[in-house]
Amino acid sequence: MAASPEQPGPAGLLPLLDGAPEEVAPRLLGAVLRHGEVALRLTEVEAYAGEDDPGSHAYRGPTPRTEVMFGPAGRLYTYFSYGMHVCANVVVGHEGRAAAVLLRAGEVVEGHDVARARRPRSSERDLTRGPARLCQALAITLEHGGSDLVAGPVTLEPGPAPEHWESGPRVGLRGAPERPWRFWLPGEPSVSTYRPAAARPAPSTGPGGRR
DNA sequence: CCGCTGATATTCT
DNA sequence: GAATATCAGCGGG
Repeated sequence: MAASPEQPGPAGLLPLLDGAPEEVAPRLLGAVLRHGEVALRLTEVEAYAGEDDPGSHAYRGPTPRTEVMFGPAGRLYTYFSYGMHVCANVVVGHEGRAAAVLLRAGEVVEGHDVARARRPRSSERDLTRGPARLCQALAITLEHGGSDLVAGPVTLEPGPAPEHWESGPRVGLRGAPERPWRFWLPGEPSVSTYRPAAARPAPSTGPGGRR
């Protein structure tokens, strides 16, 4: 067979994760995250770096919690938020330098009824909108932290490179300089983007502009 | 649709 | 002890 630059399925993931987090993040839009019967197409992500990023968990160097962020690319970094919620990131870049992409929202493309059963009181709109809701719908827990996204059980398969995407400030951060490191696919009917907590002075827009 | 508020455990100072 | 990469539930338009 002819040598193909990109392998299909989860095996083609690693080349995509090589680079700065804000470069890798938009590439992941449209990729399919799968766990068991449920699969979703990523529609919103957020980039986080390490030492030079005050908004990152890894800003002050490695800790027991953030150790995975300093490891090799392609692993899942999960953390417990606000005493209640689990959120998931894909570790990117190179070992020794912390970087990750937070998975903020997606569109369910498989196992819709299973996802619904896990979030019975949720509206269709809120089924997988938001990082903690996304993890709940896919049954991703803290135990999946450090697991390999190529080997599974949670996998990420690259999709076609998105033609259009938008960017803006990250959500929920305080005390960090605003960087337009949130990326999303515009025009998703069932999965709209999270709004910033406060009005932005200058919401940096991607090609096409915000709203 | 919008805005507000309480809940709750881990993490680091 | 303070802060937190959040969400559900409530009220009003």
